[in-house]
This record gives sequence, C-alpha cells and structure tokens, in this order.
Amino acid sequence: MRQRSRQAVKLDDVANLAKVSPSTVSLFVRYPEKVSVKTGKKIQAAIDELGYVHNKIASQFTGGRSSSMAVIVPSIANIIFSRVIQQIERTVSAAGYQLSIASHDHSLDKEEEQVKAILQWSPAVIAIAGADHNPSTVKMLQNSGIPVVQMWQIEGSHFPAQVGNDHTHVGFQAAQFMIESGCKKLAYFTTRFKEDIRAQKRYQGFTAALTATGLQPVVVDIPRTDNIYQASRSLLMKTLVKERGLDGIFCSSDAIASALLMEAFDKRIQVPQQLSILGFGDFPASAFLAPYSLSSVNLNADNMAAKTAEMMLKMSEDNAYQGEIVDVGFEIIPRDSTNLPF
Amino acid sequence: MRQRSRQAVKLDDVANLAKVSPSTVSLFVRYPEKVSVKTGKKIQAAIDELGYVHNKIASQFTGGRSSSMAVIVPSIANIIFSRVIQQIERTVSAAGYQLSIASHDHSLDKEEEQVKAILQWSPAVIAIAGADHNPSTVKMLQNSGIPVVQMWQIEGSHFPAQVGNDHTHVGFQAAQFMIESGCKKLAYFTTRFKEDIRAQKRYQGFTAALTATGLQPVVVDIPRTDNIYQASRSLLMKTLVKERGLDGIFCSSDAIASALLMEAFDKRIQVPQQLSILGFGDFPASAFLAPYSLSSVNLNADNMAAKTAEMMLKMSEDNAYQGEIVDVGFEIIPRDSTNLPF
DNA sequence: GTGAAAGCGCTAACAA
DNA sequence: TTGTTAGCGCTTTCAC
Repeated sequence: MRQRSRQAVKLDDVANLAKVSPSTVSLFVRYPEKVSVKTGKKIQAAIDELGYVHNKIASQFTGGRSSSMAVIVPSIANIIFSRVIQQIERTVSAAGYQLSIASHDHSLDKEEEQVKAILQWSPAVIAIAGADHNPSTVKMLQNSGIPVVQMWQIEGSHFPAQVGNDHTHVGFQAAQFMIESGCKKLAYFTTRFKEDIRAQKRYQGFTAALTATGLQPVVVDIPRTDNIYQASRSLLMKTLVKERGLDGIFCSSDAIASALLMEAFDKRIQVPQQLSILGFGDFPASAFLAPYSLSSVNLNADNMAAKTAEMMLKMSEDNAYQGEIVDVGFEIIPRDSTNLPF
Repeated sequence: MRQRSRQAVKLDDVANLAKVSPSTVSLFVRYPEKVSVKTGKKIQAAIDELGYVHNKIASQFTGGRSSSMAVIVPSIANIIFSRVIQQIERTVSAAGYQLSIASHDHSLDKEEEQVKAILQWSPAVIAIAGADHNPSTVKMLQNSGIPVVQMWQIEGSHFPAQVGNDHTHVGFQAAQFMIESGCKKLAYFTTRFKEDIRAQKRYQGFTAALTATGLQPVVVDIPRTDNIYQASRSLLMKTLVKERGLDGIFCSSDAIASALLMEAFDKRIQVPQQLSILGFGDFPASAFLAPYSLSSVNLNADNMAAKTAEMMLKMSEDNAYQGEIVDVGFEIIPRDSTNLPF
C-alpha cells in the first residue's frame, strides 16, 4: 500500500501562524461559532495561507466522534437501491457525514464480512437492508454499540430501528389484487429466488392469498444472467405453454415485468385480457411504457429513503433515541397491464 | 453527535491475554502470514474470546496507511453510474478497502465541497467522474498528494490517470451514423444541458459533424423534472411540429430515447422510417424493448469500471505508478430504431 | 473566549 | 519471529 507521507500542514502550524493555541484552532475548525469573530478571522486566514486540511482521522481517533456512516445493501446497481442510496447520501453528506457503502449480492456470508469491515471504522450509524442475517452478523452489530437502522424490510426483531415494508403483506395484497381483477391461475416470476429473502417473503404472502382461494401458485425462477430482460422474455412463452390457463403474473421487479410486457406484445398476447402482469418497485419508466403501461407495486422508496436518512441522523446525534419501526406502506398502482378489480 | 465510548477491547488486551507483545498482535491483525502459526493461533483465540475489533481509525492514524477509497460522481441513481459504482465497490472491497461515495448532481461547487470533505479522510485513492472541475477543486486534489483517477471522460489534462471516453468524439460519431443512415434534420434531446458537461461535449461533436455536412442541429433541453420518461414523451410531438422535417433524434440517455420510442409508437409515428432514434448508454432494457428495440451508444461501462478499479488498486499499492490514459471506446449498436447506414 | 497538559490506540522503527 | 520504545495529530478536560 501507498505510504502516506506525514501530514505537511497540521493544526499546530495553523495555531502558530495565527498566534493562538491549538485548542482554539481545533474549536474553530469544528464549531466556528464558538470562537470570537476576530480570532476566527485570524485562524481562517492562516488556514487559507497554509492550505490546511483538517485531519478527520486524527480527529475521530482522539475525540471519539464519528462523522461517517455506512449503508449495506444487496446491490447498488439495482435501481431501487441506487435511488435510496442517492437520497441517503444527499441527506447525510449535507449534515457533514461521509457515506460508505457495501454490497453483498444477497450473500449472507459476504454481508458478514462487509459488516466486520465496516465496524472497524466505527461509523456513527449503520443502515442495513433486510431483516435476515447470519447470527454472528447480528451479534457483531449488537455488540458494537453502533446504532443500526434496518431498512427496506420491517420484519424481524433484531433492531429497534426499522424503516420499510412488510414484504409478506405486499405479496399477499398483490395476489389479492390479481384474484379480484379476475385472474384464475397465477405465477410468480422472480430471479435469484434462493438468495433473495424479500422475494421469498413476498412469495409466501402471495401463496397464502392464493391457497386461501383454492388456487395453486406457480413459481418461475429466472436463471441468473447478465441481462434480466432477455432472460425474462425468453421464459414467457415456455411458461404459458407449460402452465396452461395461466392468466396472471406477479413479478419480483419491474424489470422482469416490463420484459414480459414487451414479449407479450411481440407474441400478440392480449394484455390484460389474456394475461395480466403486475410489477414490483414501480420504476420511473413503468408508467410510460407503450403500448401498455405497467401496473406495479409502489414501495414509497423515496419516503423510505428520507425516513431512513432522518433516523440515521437522529440516532447519531441523540444517544437516547433508539429509533422506531416505520412501515412506509405501499400502493398497488393499476395501469394498463392489469384489469380493474371488480 | 453521539459520543463514542472509549474502546472496550483494545489491541493491548488481546496481547495480554495471548501473552505476546502488542506489536505482534498488530502484525497478526494486518499480515497474519508474518506471524508464526502457533502464535497466530494464540492471538486468534484471544481475539475471539474478547470479541476484539481492529480499530482502523487508530491504525490509519498511526501508520499512515489508508484502506479507504472514494468515488465522486454526479449521480448515484443514474443507472450508468450505479453499475460502475457497484463494480468498483466489489473490486476494491475484495481487496480490503472501504468505499466512500459522494455525489453532487452536476454542481461544481457541491463537487468542491465533496472533494474537501473526502480529503479530510485521506483515502488511498480518489476516483472522480469528469474532466471539468472548479480550479480550486483541482488544486486541492493536486496538492493533497492523493492519487486521482479521472473516470468517465478522458478529455482534459489535470490528472495522468484517466479511464473513459472522449465524449466529443462520441457525439461526432453519433451524428455521422445518423446522417449516413439517411437523416436530413437532426435534434439532440438532453436534460440539464447547462450542468451536464459531458452532454455538452457530445453536443459539440454532434454539431461539428452536422455543420460539416451543412446541417443545422436542434437542441431540446428537457426541463428538470421528477420523471424523465414523462417529460421526454411530452416533448416529442411539440418538437416535431415546431421543427418540421425532423427525422432523427440523438438522445443524451437511453431513458430519454426509450421514452421517445414509446411516444412515437403511441402517436403512430413510423420508426425508423419517419423518425430515427439513437440512445446513449445502452441500458440493459434497450435491446429488448418492443415493438422496436433501441439503437444506442454502448460505452463499455463495465470495462470502464473494471479498468478504473484496477487502476485505483494499482495506484494505491504502487507509489511509482502514476496511472495512464485508457480510452475504453464505444460502439454504436444499430437496432430497430434507426436505419442501417448506406 | 482562550490556553496548557495529557493521552487516545495503534504502528514503525529498531533491537533482540 | 517477536518485543521495546516513541510518537502520530488531534481533542478534551480544566484552568484562566
């Protein structure tokens, strides 16, 4: 690793030049308002002249105050997470925190490693997606004394701070919606079903609603691939042939759903008369697809991100605040790809 | 801010329990292979028993080795950046680095702030998107002694390490392609034109190619909005009416392009006979849109991300390595939305 | 509002 | 391969 040369300009140098004590400079750098205007000006002049950069590493080392935060998600590239990360970054960076990110691609072991690595930096707060982790991951987090915000999902009870949705419930409502809109045989299209715990939860809810109505769910687990659109499209006709009478599909993401929509159009399958398609995530494009717009489950992700960021800040600033459980709710947005429920 | 309690278990405690010296523990924690197997086992046992977490802050403070890296982009939510970040995170975290991210939404002043904040943490390397920055931003980076990888764009000469594309050239080639495929009147659809410097560069190249052929470019700057798909769609007909004879559009992203494609379909505009549409970024969905797939400029973003990450690691590990300029190239992918060039 | 003194937890030399 | 020693740059008392 690159050897960092010893810091060129340090706080003491600024103090010397400004003819004040180091502790005054330290105060000024962190809380400018706590220093008299006159002294502040002198110090600022010295800082500018020397090009001093405040050393956060030394600062945090000494003072025990952390001004970094971390967020751990399965995937950064997934549009739904990237939007959330974007918003969290915006909020916490405006409050003076540096944001670290880690992703683990739905591997609980990788997640454990990522948590371990993050704890070594003692961030002020950690936001982690999902409720299911390796036992040792949970233990590490709990022992660390670092506050955790569980996001995305509000199931499970490892942490008192949770912002997100009950995915089992989402799945249940989705099935309900499709049944009420007239579907007689339903499938659940997903990918990485083995790894994606939230997708499993939604499927559980989906199944519960179906069996309550005497229906049998079909699962299609789209093989892992470089391009989910291609993979999804290639499975539609096969599935329709194999599962005769299939007239409704609930997808694990709008990417899958819009791919199916495109394939249905190409193959002249009437949507929604012959086939209803319901997405998940309500991507920005979904409302504006042609010829059919895509019905989808909107997760209030922006609201979730805002609430998560807010809670992160609050937990960082206020020791006593333990967080709370916020169900941000969801909404099934009916568009062209599904019939209206009767 | 939350007051971190003094560290419960420290390296010295581990050393005491394992009956070795602190420096041996330190060595073991960082380079396990440099300690004898026997001693290593003792130390590991002590670490496990005490639940010791290595303090990277103290480590970095003392030793001057940084094991964090930072990446600065205009936007995290933009699919093209989120994929790049994902890949960089994967690579550098596998090499033991923590990745910080910052975004500035195309504001050079915000970028400057973000750079300042990041420098305070003295990361091992900084990757920054784009070649244009405030002069003081460049100065800060250069004075910091921290290696910088300029990514996304290889124009400009502030830093010897650059990975990306020549966006002026991309714009030129795009125009060339559309002219050769028969377009007589071309428009450039973009958004945030004032802020997005790369979009401007592409437009410059685009214009250069047009004027060389005696054509006049039209620019449509889509107003800032919450949903680019909606905003793009709503501008197509207006533009076609206003700019009679318009028969080709080069878009600043595949999001805009696919929205126009949808709108064209809805309005029964023949694509590509009446109107050619060329995207930028080659989103995963673009090849699989129906009824027309979208022609687009593929930027080899995955390759760019890989090269960037590789260079970041190399610059971190090897003091002497100054980086290099890598043009990852691009490819215009002809699909249904454009005619074949004659 | 400002200054003096002590020490945070670790690593880098060096020595053994 | 392991131990000893010194000190990184800052913040935090506690004075004044």
